[in-house]
Amino acid sequence: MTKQEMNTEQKIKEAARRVFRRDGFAGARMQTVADEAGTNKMMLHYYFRSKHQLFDVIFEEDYKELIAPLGAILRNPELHVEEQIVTFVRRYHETMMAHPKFPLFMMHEFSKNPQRLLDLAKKVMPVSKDDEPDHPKLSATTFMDQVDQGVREGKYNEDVDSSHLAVSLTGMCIYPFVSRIGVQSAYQFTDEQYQEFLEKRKEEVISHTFRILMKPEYYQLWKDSKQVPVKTDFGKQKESVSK
Amino acid sequence: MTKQEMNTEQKIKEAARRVFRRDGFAGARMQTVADEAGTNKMMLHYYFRSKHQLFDVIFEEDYKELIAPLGAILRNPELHVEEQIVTFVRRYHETMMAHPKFPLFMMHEFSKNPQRLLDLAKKVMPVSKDDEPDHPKLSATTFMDQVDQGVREGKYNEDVDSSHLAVSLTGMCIYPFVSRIGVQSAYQFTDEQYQEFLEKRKEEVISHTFRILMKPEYYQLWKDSKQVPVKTDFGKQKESVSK
DNA sequence: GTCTATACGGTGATAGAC
DNA sequence: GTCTATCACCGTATAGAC
Repeated sequence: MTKQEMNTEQKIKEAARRVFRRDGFAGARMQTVADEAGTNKMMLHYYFRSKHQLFDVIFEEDYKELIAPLGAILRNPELHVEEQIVTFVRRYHETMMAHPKFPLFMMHEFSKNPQRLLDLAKKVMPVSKDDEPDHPKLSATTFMDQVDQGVREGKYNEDVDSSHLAVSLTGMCIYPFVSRIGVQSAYQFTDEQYQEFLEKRKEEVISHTFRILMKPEYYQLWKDSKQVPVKTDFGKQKESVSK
Repeated sequence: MTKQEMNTEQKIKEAARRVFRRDGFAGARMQTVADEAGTNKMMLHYYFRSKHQLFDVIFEEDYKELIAPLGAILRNPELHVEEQIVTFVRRYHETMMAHPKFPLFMMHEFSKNPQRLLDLAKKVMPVSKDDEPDHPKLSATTFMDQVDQGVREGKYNEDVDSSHLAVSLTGMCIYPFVSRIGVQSAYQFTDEQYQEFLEKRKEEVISHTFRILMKPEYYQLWKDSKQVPVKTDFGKQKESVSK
């Protein structure tokens, strides 16, 4: 593999990533990808055989880099629930603020082609214990198991349903990214104001989730001290949650 | 306008609605629409001139029927905050369970064509007071104003930010619809189980929102009695919130 | 007014010769 | 690794039958 060849293939992938996220699979044009990669249509076919295969390569890479680590946080048995929540929300916002078009793109493509993309996703990050027998056993439900246990022990609010909590948590995180247009126009935010909104939203989502989960006195303790010890093996820094 | 004409035009619109929601604008084919309408491509052009114009007609109708009434709930000054939340969440779920592909479709198209669709949306439901001077003045922020006031009066939790509350509320509602594939596969739900999940989720989202908003003792009062008087001028039934 | 037949210019993905 | 060719199909247009 020559240096030239690597460059061309890499340039095509980067251009394709940009174009697919911007226009979606159906709206993307191979000619546009070629133009933005500084090459021609025939090269795309030479390296990737088809639009679908080019898409799959990109999608698998993206899923591995952007989504799998987020899922891993909620399945990490070494973090307790509060740590999982704080780490997940912060990492989610950091990731998506760097790739704001990715969440909507991913959901749209998942809905157009559920089975193929689920298979791709499972290859990267098995969701169920049975999906890939050779893979080191990952519990898909550590977060939910821990929440359920905390509820049973009386640590958390007794009306908390762990699956609904997880869905609410994810929904609160994702919505400002998939509906940026709606939110920004409703509140008349400039682009800068929207960035500030997202920056503040990190801590708001954590508060909201803790309000739902924690008994009021426990929430108040956390709110006053802002000290929940948090391991962040996933990011760069190792830190405590402080404000 | 003959009866025959109405039928053809109506059939085209219904088919187009289905196809656009399923495949998106870019993925939709005029030929497919024609086939599903039981007519031919030329008729689409005859009645609607172009793919874009056909799309706009459908989109405006859908927005008016499905989205505008939801926005109106949060802007109705005759409902207090708790009523707005309960009414909004229930109506949201009822609407989207009947049209499950609509939320993702709408967001995707908004992001592909923000300005044109924002203009269409404003025609139906002015968001800001300045958008349409002749229109009866609608405050875009009744919900948020009421929440802010309640916080100032000490009725609600003092750390509640009304805009983040509104975004969280909407996000919790919308997420299971835009990410159905992900949620359903993560929890291994059958289609029937997913329906049950959504049915239960209505009340869960209300609880989550109230937990975020209300002081613990107020929340507990509501939880125990499940009696917040609620006017539902928007639905069919007039009722109190009971379980 | 309503619908059919035919076709045009443009572009998509892909095959195969070199 | 590059270029030419091809072929299906896209959205759109128009002429004209009923």
